[in-house]
Amino acid sequence: MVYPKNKAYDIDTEELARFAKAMGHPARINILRFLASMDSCFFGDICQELPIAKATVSQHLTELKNAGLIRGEIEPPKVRYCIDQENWEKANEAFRQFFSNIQSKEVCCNHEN
Amino acid sequence: MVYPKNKAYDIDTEELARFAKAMGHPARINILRFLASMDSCFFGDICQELPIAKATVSQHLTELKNAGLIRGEIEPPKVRYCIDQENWEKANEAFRQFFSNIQSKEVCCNHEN
DNA sequence: AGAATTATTCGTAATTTTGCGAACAACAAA
DNA sequence: TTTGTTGTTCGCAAAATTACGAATAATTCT
Repeated sequence: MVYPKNKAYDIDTEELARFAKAMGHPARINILRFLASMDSCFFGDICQELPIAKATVSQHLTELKNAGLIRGEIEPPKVRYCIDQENWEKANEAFRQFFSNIQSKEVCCNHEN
Repeated sequence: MVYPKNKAYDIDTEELARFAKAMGHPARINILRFLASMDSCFFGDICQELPIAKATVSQHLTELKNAGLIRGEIEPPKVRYCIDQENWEKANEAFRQFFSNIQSKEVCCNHEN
């Protein structure tokens, strides 16, 4: 995240951006859709759904985990993945609010104009 | 977009991913929020809102334009930017649908188990 | 014409992302 | 103990992202 030195953004702005970024790849959208359509499943099942190598799928899953959108737990010798319900709801709400905030109010043009 | 050779994703999966990717940076979230809070404004006004160089702001605006979320038109010597209402609604709907598709149905586990 | 304003483009650099195959680790089964 | 299954990690490469200052282009103002 190469942000400019000494500068930052609002905490909720960054959170929404993190959720969005995690969703910013078709493979990850597919993974989320797949997981959202069921209670849970194994890594291998997700792998089968995607046209990419398992190493790459594993990477995408890690990103989704880091964003908080999914969870995974070891169930030897497999790994079971599922949607993180709490953060999923959080993301849902964040996007909903974001899009609801459009209401053609007025032209900006502060300075004279 | 370094996708694997000869392979692709659903058209609507890619569209949602494109919207999400465009929103995947706090500066761009801020830009969109700012534009969504008014009818339209100039590049300079957007620039003032952000803690980054104008060259970088310009780049972010280009990305948002490419994703279809905003539009910009020259109004010499300024450039007026605004939300692209049509695609904004499209994105809103895409996200809404995406998140509504969660309904803990059943465990996957196709193969035996 | 010359100077000022506005925003994009250029050139460059550092970092991150995406992808793969091979190697590895952890556990179960034979 | 050896073998097999499952998924992560490693090492690498190519491309994309983010950022900046300087240069440029387009237009207006003097």
